[in-house]
Amino acid sequence: MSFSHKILAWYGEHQRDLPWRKTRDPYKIWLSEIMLQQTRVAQGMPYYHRFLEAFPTVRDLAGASEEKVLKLWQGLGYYSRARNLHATAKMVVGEHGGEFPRTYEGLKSLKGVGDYTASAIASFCFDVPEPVVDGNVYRVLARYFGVDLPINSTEGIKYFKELAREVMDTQNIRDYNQGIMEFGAIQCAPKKPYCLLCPLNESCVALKEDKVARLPVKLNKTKIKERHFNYVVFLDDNGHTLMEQRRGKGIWQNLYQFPLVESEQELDEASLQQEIKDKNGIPELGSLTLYNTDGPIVHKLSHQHLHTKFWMAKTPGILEEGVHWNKIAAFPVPVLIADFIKTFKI
DNA sequence: AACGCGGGGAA
DNA sequence: TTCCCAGCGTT
Repeated sequence: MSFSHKILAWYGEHQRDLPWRKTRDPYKIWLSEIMLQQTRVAQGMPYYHRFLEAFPTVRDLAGASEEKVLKLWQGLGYYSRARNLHATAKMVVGEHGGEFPRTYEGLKSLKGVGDYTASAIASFCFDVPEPVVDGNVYRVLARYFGVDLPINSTEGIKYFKELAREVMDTQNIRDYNQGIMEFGAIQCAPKKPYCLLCPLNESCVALKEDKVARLPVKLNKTKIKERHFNYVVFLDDNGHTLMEQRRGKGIWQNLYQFPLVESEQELDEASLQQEIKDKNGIPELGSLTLYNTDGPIVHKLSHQHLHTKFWMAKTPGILEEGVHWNKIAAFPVPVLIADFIKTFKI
Protein backbone atom coordinates (compact mmCIF):
# COMPACT_ATOMS: atom_id res chain seq x y z
CA MET A 1 0.00 0.00 0.00
CA SER A 2 1.27 3.47 -0.91
CA PHE A 3 2.08 6.24 1.55
CA SER A 4 -1.04 8.21 0.69
CA HIS A 5 -3.30 5.18 0.97
CA LYS A 6 -1.90 4.37 4.39
CA ILE A 7 -2.58 7.93 5.46
CA LEU A 8 -6.12 7.74 4.12
CA ALA A 9 -6.74 4.40 5.84
CA TRP A 10 -5.40 5.71 9.14
CA TYR A 11 -7.50 8.88 8.79
CA GLY A 12 -10.63 6.83 8.20
CA GLU A 13 -10.10 5.13 11.53
CA HIS A 14 -8.78 7.90 13.74
CA GLN A 15 -10.07 11.28 12.59
CA ARG A 16 -11.51 13.61 15.18
CA ASP A 17 -14.98 15.00 14.83
CA LEU A 18 -14.26 18.67 14.06
CA PRO A 19 -16.94 21.17 13.02
CA TRP A 20 -15.13 22.52 9.94
CA ARG A 21 -14.93 19.00 8.54
CA LYS A 22 -18.69 18.85 8.17
CA THR A 23 -18.85 21.65 5.62
CA ARG A 24 -17.49 22.85 2.30
CA ASP A 25 -18.59 26.42 2.90
CA PRO A 26 -15.51 28.48 2.00
CA TYR A 27 -16.38 31.10 4.60
CA LYS A 28 -16.35 28.57 7.41
CA ILE A 29 -13.27 26.77 6.12
CA TRP A 30 -11.42 30.05 5.66
CA LEU A 31 -12.36 31.20 9.15
CA SER A 32 -11.17 27.96 10.71
CA GLU A 33 -7.90 27.99 8.77
CA ILE A 34 -7.01 31.55 9.75
CA MET A 35 -7.81 30.80 13.38
CA LEU A 36 -5.73 27.63 13.42
CA GLN A 37 -2.57 29.26 12.04
CA GLN A 38 0.06 28.58 14.72
CA THR A 39 -2.80 27.73 17.05
CA ARG A 40 -3.95 24.44 18.55
CA VAL A 41 -7.37 23.11 17.68
CA ALA A 42 -8.42 23.14 21.33
CA GLN A 43 -7.50 26.80 21.69
CA GLY A 44 -9.21 27.90 18.48
CA MET A 45 -12.41 25.91 18.89
CA PRO A 46 -14.35 28.25 21.21
CA TYR A 47 -13.35 31.24 19.08
CA TYR A 48 -14.60 29.49 15.96
CA HIS A 49 -18.04 28.96 17.48
CA ARG A 50 -18.26 32.49 18.85
CA PHE A 51 -17.28 34.00 15.49
CA LEU A 52 -19.86 32.01 13.55
CA GLU A 53 -22.52 32.97 16.05
CA ALA A 54 -21.61 36.66 15.83
CA PHE A 55 -20.94 36.60 12.08
CA PRO A 56 -22.90 33.80 10.37
CA THR A 57 -21.85 34.97 6.89
CA VAL A 58 -18.96 36.80 5.33
CA ARG A 59 -21.28 39.78 4.84
CA ASP A 60 -21.92 39.95 8.58
CA LEU A 61 -18.18 39.94 9.21
CA ALA A 62 -17.55 42.57 6.54
CA GLY A 63 -20.22 44.82 8.06
CA ALA A 64 -18.78 44.70 11.58
CA SER A 65 -16.39 47.21 13.10
CA GLU A 66 -12.74 46.23 13.44
CA GLU A 67 -13.09 46.83 17.15
CA LYS A 68 -15.75 44.18 17.44
CA VAL A 69 -13.71 41.73 15.38
CA LEU A 70 -10.63 42.32 17.54
CA LYS A 71 -12.71 41.96 20.68
CA LEU A 72 -13.90 38.53 19.58
CA TRP A 73 -10.31 37.65 18.69
CA GLN A 74 -9.03 38.80 22.08
CA GLY A 75 -6.79 36.17 23.67
CA LEU A 76 -6.10 34.22 20.50
CA GLY A 77 -2.92 36.13 19.65
CA TYR A 78 -1.30 37.13 16.36
CA TYR A 79 -3.82 39.93 15.95
CA SER A 80 -2.80 40.70 12.38
CA ARG A 81 -4.83 37.60 11.57
CA ALA A 82 -7.97 39.35 12.84
CA ARG A 83 -7.21 42.59 11.01
CA ASN A 84 -6.50 40.71 7.78
CA LEU A 85 -9.58 38.55 8.31
CA HIS A 86 -11.72 41.65 8.47
CA ALA A 87 -10.03 43.26 5.47
CA THR A 88 -10.48 40.10 3.42
CA ALA A 89 -14.15 39.85 4.36
CA LYS A 90 -14.64 43.38 3.08
CA MET A 91 -12.72 42.52 -0.07
CA VAL A 92 -14.74 39.37 -0.74
CA VAL A 93 -18.00 41.24 -0.29
CA GLY A 94 -16.95 44.43 -2.05
CA GLU A 95 -14.90 43.05 -4.94
CA HIS A 96 -16.06 39.44 -5.38
CA GLY A 97 -19.80 39.69 -4.77
CA GLY A 98 -19.55 37.79 -1.52
CA GLU A 99 -18.00 34.71 -3.15
CA PHE A 100 -14.55 33.39 -2.32
CA PRO A 101 -12.14 32.70 -5.18
CA ARG A 102 -12.10 29.04 -6.21
CA THR A 103 -8.46 28.74 -7.31
CA TYR A 104 -5.20 28.50 -5.42
CA GLU A 105 -3.88 31.72 -6.95
CA GLY A 106 -7.12 33.58 -6.36
CA LEU A 107 -7.23 32.52 -2.74
CA LYS A 108 -3.57 33.33 -2.17
CA SER A 109 -4.18 36.91 -3.26
CA LEU A 110 -6.36 37.44 -0.18
CA LYS A 111 -4.82 39.16 2.82
CA GLY A 112 -3.72 36.69 5.46
CA VAL A 113 -3.97 33.75 3.06
CA GLY A 114 -0.56 32.31 2.29
CA ASP A 115 0.68 29.13 0.67
CA TYR A 116 -0.69 26.76 3.26
CA THR A 117 -4.09 28.39 3.71
CA ALA A 118 -4.70 28.79 -0.02
CA SER A 119 -3.97 25.09 -0.52
CA ALA A 120 -6.18 24.15 2.39
CA ILE A 121 -9.22 26.14 1.23
CA ALA A 122 -8.77 25.12 -2.41
CA SER A 123 -8.54 21.41 -1.58
CA PHE A 124 -11.14 21.28 1.21
CA CYS A 125 -13.78 23.33 -0.59
CA PHE A 126 -13.13 22.81 -4.28
CA ASP A 127 -11.09 19.57 -4.53
CA VAL A 128 -8.18 21.42 -6.10
CA PRO A 129 -5.18 19.03 -6.00
CA GLU A 130 -2.80 21.23 -4.01
CA PRO A 131 -0.77 19.76 -1.15
CA VAL A 132 -0.95 21.39 2.27
CA VAL A 133 2.36 21.75 4.08
CA ASP A 134 1.94 22.82 7.69
CA GLY A 135 3.94 21.98 10.79
CA ASN A 136 2.39 18.54 10.99
CA VAL A 137 3.17 17.70 7.37
CA TYR A 138 6.78 18.83 7.74
CA ARG A 139 7.16 16.44 10.64
CA VAL A 140 5.52 13.45 8.95
CA LEU A 141 7.46 13.86 5.70
CA ALA A 142 10.79 14.60 7.40
CA ARG A 143 10.53 11.46 9.49
CA TYR A 144 8.94 9.04 7.06
CA PHE A 145 11.30 9.95 4.21
CA GLY A 146 14.27 10.76 6.44
CA VAL A 147 14.74 14.35 5.25
CA ASP A 148 17.06 16.48 7.39
CA LEU A 149 16.83 19.72 5.42
CA PRO A 150 15.76 22.49 7.82
CA ILE A 151 12.03 23.06 7.45
CA ASN A 152 12.47 26.81 7.80
CA SER A 153 15.19 27.22 5.19
CA THR A 154 14.38 28.33 1.68
CA GLU A 155 15.73 25.08 0.29
CA GLY A 156 13.82 23.00 2.82
CA ILE A 157 10.53 24.76 2.20
CA LYS A 158 10.85 24.17 -1.54
CA TYR A 159 11.95 20.56 -1.12
CA PHE A 160 9.13 19.61 1.23
CA LYS A 161 6.53 21.26 -0.94
CA GLU A 162 7.69 19.25 -3.96
CA LEU A 163 7.86 16.06 -1.92
CA ALA A 164 4.37 16.70 -0.59
CA ARG A 165 3.13 17.18 -4.14
CA GLU A 166 4.72 13.92 -5.28
CA VAL A 167 3.17 11.76 -2.58
CA MET A 168 -0.30 13.32 -2.35
CA ASP A 169 -3.47 11.55 -3.50
CA THR A 170 -4.94 13.86 -6.12
CA GLN A 171 -8.13 11.81 -6.32
CA ASN A 172 -8.91 12.22 -2.62
CA ILE A 173 -7.17 15.49 -1.96
CA ARG A 174 -9.63 16.71 0.65
CA ASP A 175 -9.36 13.66 2.90
CA TYR A 176 -5.68 13.14 2.13
CA ASN A 177 -4.72 16.68 3.15
CA GLN A 178 -6.84 16.50 6.27
CA GLY A 179 -5.47 13.04 6.92
CA ILE A 180 -1.76 13.78 6.79
CA MET A 181 -2.20 16.77 9.10
CA GLU A 182 -4.31 14.72 11.50
CA PHE A 183 -1.75 11.95 11.37
CA GLY A 184 0.97 14.41 12.33
CA ALA A 185 -1.11 15.86 15.14
CA ILE A 186 -2.25 12.57 16.68
CA GLN A 187 0.10 9.73 15.67
CA CYS A 188 3.37 11.30 14.51
CA ALA A 189 3.42 13.72 17.44
CA PRO A 190 6.37 16.08 18.08
CA LYS A 191 7.52 14.35 21.26
CA LYS A 192 7.62 10.64 22.00
CA PRO A 193 5.37 9.37 19.24
CA TYR A 194 4.24 5.82 19.86
CA CYS A 195 5.94 4.33 16.81
CA LEU A 196 5.25 0.76 17.94
CA LEU A 197 1.61 1.22 17.01
CA CYS A 198 2.20 3.32 13.88
CA PRO A 199 0.80 1.89 10.64
CA LEU A 200 3.76 3.40 8.78
CA ASN A 201 6.48 2.02 11.05
CA GLU A 202 7.68 -0.64 8.61
CA SER A 203 8.80 1.91 6.04
CA CYS A 204 9.64 4.97 8.17
CA VAL A 205 13.24 6.02 7.53
CA ALA A 206 13.56 7.98 10.78
CA LEU A 207 12.39 5.01 12.82
CA LYS A 208 14.73 2.63 11.02
CA GLU A 209 17.69 4.98 11.55
CA ASP A 210 16.65 6.01 15.06
CA LYS A 211 16.23 9.67 14.10
CA VAL A 212 12.61 10.19 15.09
CA ALA A 213 13.46 12.50 17.98
CA ARG A 214 15.81 14.62 15.85
CA LEU A 215 13.49 15.20 12.91
CA PRO A 216 12.33 17.53 11.59
CA VAL A 217 15.32 19.88 11.71
CA LYS A 218 14.52 23.50 12.48
CA LEU A 219 16.93 26.43 12.53
CA ASN A 220 17.08 29.70 14.45
CA LYS A 221 15.80 30.05 17.94
CA THR A 222 14.09 33.36 18.49
CA LYS A 223 15.95 35.50 20.97
CA ILE A 224 13.84 37.07 23.62
CA LYS A 225 13.75 40.80 24.21
CA GLU A 226 13.23 42.09 27.74
CA ARG A 227 10.97 45.14 28.00
CA HIS A 228 9.71 47.21 30.93
CA PHE A 229 6.12 48.46 30.87
CA ASN A 230 4.53 50.89 33.29
CA TYR A 231 0.79 51.22 32.89
CA VAL A 232 -0.82 54.25 34.50
CA VAL A 233 -4.37 53.43 35.53
CA PHE A 234 -6.21 56.68 36.11
CA LEU A 235 -9.35 56.85 38.19
CA ASP A 236 -11.28 60.08 38.60
CA ASP A 237 -14.17 61.00 40.90
CA ASN A 238 -16.69 59.74 38.34
CA GLY A 239 -15.12 56.29 38.08
CA HIS A 240 -13.61 57.09 34.69
CA THR A 241 -10.23 55.92 33.46
CA LEU A 242 -8.12 56.50 30.35
CA MET A 243 -7.60 54.01 27.55
CA GLU A 244 -5.41 54.46 24.49
CA GLN A 245 -5.16 52.49 21.26
CA ARG A 246 -1.82 50.98 20.26
CA ARG A 247 -0.71 52.30 16.90
CA GLY A 248 2.36 51.67 14.82
CA LYS A 249 4.23 48.53 14.03
CA GLY A 250 4.81 46.44 17.12
CA ILE A 251 2.80 44.03 19.20
CA TRP A 252 -0.92 44.33 19.79
CA GLN A 253 -1.55 46.74 16.92
CA ASN A 254 -4.96 48.47 17.25
CA LEU A 255 -5.65 46.93 20.65
CA TYR A 256 -6.31 49.14 23.68
CA GLN A 257 -4.39 49.62 26.89
CA PHE A 258 -3.95 52.05 29.74
CA PRO A 259 -1.50 54.93 29.11
CA LEU A 260 1.91 53.31 28.86
CA VAL A 261 5.37 54.44 29.85
CA GLU A 262 8.02 52.09 28.53
CA SER A 263 11.52 52.29 29.94
CA GLU A 264 14.92 50.69 29.53
CA GLN A 265 14.98 49.61 33.17
CA GLU A 266 12.48 48.97 35.90
CA LEU A 267 11.15 52.25 37.32
CA ASP A 268 10.28 53.32 40.84
CA GLU A 269 7.66 55.97 41.53
CA ALA A 270 10.04 58.92 41.42
CA SER A 271 11.63 57.96 38.11
CA LEU A 272 8.24 57.20 36.61
CA GLN A 273 7.01 60.66 37.66
CA GLN A 274 10.05 62.12 35.95
CA GLU A 275 9.38 60.15 32.77
CA ILE A 276 5.78 61.31 32.73
CA LYS A 277 6.82 64.94 32.98
CA ASP A 278 8.77 64.52 29.76
CA LYS A 279 5.85 62.91 28.02
CA ASN A 280 2.90 64.90 26.82
CA GLY A 281 -0.58 63.47 26.48
CA ILE A 282 -0.66 62.21 30.03
CA PRO A 283 -2.61 64.39 32.48
CA GLU A 284 -1.15 65.93 35.60
CA LEU A 285 -1.31 63.49 38.43
CA GLY A 286 -0.73 63.33 42.17
CA SER A 287 0.66 60.31 43.87
CA LEU A 288 1.03 56.96 42.20
CA THR A 289 0.32 53.70 43.99
CA LEU A 290 1.88 50.52 42.73
CA TYR A 291 -0.75 47.83 42.30
CA ASN A 292 1.38 44.71 41.90
CA THR A 293 3.61 45.11 44.93
CA ASP A 294 4.96 41.55 44.72
CA GLY A 295 7.16 42.63 41.83
CA PRO A 296 6.65 43.20 38.14
CA ILE A 297 4.24 40.92 36.34
CA VAL A 298 6.23 39.10 33.65
CA HIS A 299 4.01 38.61 30.63
CA LYS A 300 5.75 36.15 28.34
CA LEU A 301 5.31 36.27 24.61
CA SER A 302 7.22 33.94 22.33
CA HIS A 303 9.72 36.69 21.52
CA GLN A 304 9.39 39.23 24.33
CA HIS A 305 9.20 39.27 28.12
CA LEU A 306 7.19 42.22 29.34
CA HIS A 307 8.07 43.22 32.91
CA THR A 308 4.99 45.15 33.87
CA LYS A 309 3.93 47.44 36.69
CA PHE A 310 0.43 48.81 37.07
CA TRP A 311 0.34 52.20 38.77
CA MET A 312 -2.91 53.50 40.18
CA ALA A 313 -3.38 57.24 39.70
CA LYS A 314 -6.27 58.60 41.76
CA THR A 315 -7.05 61.85 40.02
CA PRO A 316 -8.96 64.66 41.68
CA GLY A 317 -11.57 66.17 39.38
CA ILE A 318 -12.80 64.83 36.07
CA LEU A 319 -10.99 63.21 33.17
CA GLU A 320 -12.45 64.81 30.06
CA GLU A 321 -11.43 62.01 27.73
CA GLY A 322 -12.24 59.36 30.31
CA VAL A 323 -14.30 56.24 29.86
CA HIS A 324 -16.26 54.69 32.70
CA TRP A 325 -14.72 51.56 34.20
CA ASN A 326 -17.92 49.65 33.48
CA LYS A 327 -17.45 50.36 29.76
CA ILE A 328 -13.90 49.17 29.30
CA ALA A 329 -14.98 45.56 28.88
CA ALA A 330 -15.99 46.42 25.32
CA PHE A 331 -12.45 47.34 24.29
CA PRO A 332 -10.23 44.72 22.70
CA VAL A 333 -7.21 44.44 24.97
CA PRO A 334 -4.16 42.19 25.29
CA VAL A 335 -4.38 39.33 27.78
CA LEU A 336 -1.97 41.23 30.03
CA ILE A 337 -4.51 44.05 30.37
CA ALA A 338 -7.51 41.74 30.51
CA ASP A 339 -5.98 39.83 33.41
CA PHE A 340 -5.38 43.06 35.32
CA ILE A 341 -8.93 44.29 34.74
CA LYS A 342 -10.24 40.94 35.90
CA THR A 343 -8.38 40.97 39.19
CA PHE A 344 -8.55 44.67 39.99
CA LYS A 345 -11.40 45.75 42.22
CA ILE A 346 -12.20 49.45 42.39
C1' DA B 1 16.98 35.31 4.03
C1' DA B 2 15.75 36.92 8.43
C1' DC B 3 12.67 38.70 11.50
C1' DG B 4 8.33 40.10 14.06
C1' DC B 5 4.13 38.62 15.62
C1' DG B 6 0.50 35.82 21.11
C1' DG B 7 -0.93 32.86 23.93
C1' DG B 8 -1.31 28.48 25.84
C1' DG B 9 -0.77 23.43 26.52
C1' DA B 10 2.14 19.39 27.00
C1' DA B 11 6.24 16.96 28.60
C1' DT C 1 11.87 25.35 31.33
C1' DT C 2 11.39 24.09 26.37
C1' DC C 3 8.90 23.19 22.39
C1' DC C 4 5.58 24.17 19.07
C1' DC C 5 0.97 24.74 17.45
C1' DA C 6 -3.86 23.60 10.32
C1' DG C 7 1.75 30.51 9.05
C1' DC C 8 1.89 35.14 7.12
C1' DG C 9 3.69 39.65 6.04
C1' DT C 10 7.42 42.80 6.10
C1' DT C 11 12.09 44.21 5.64
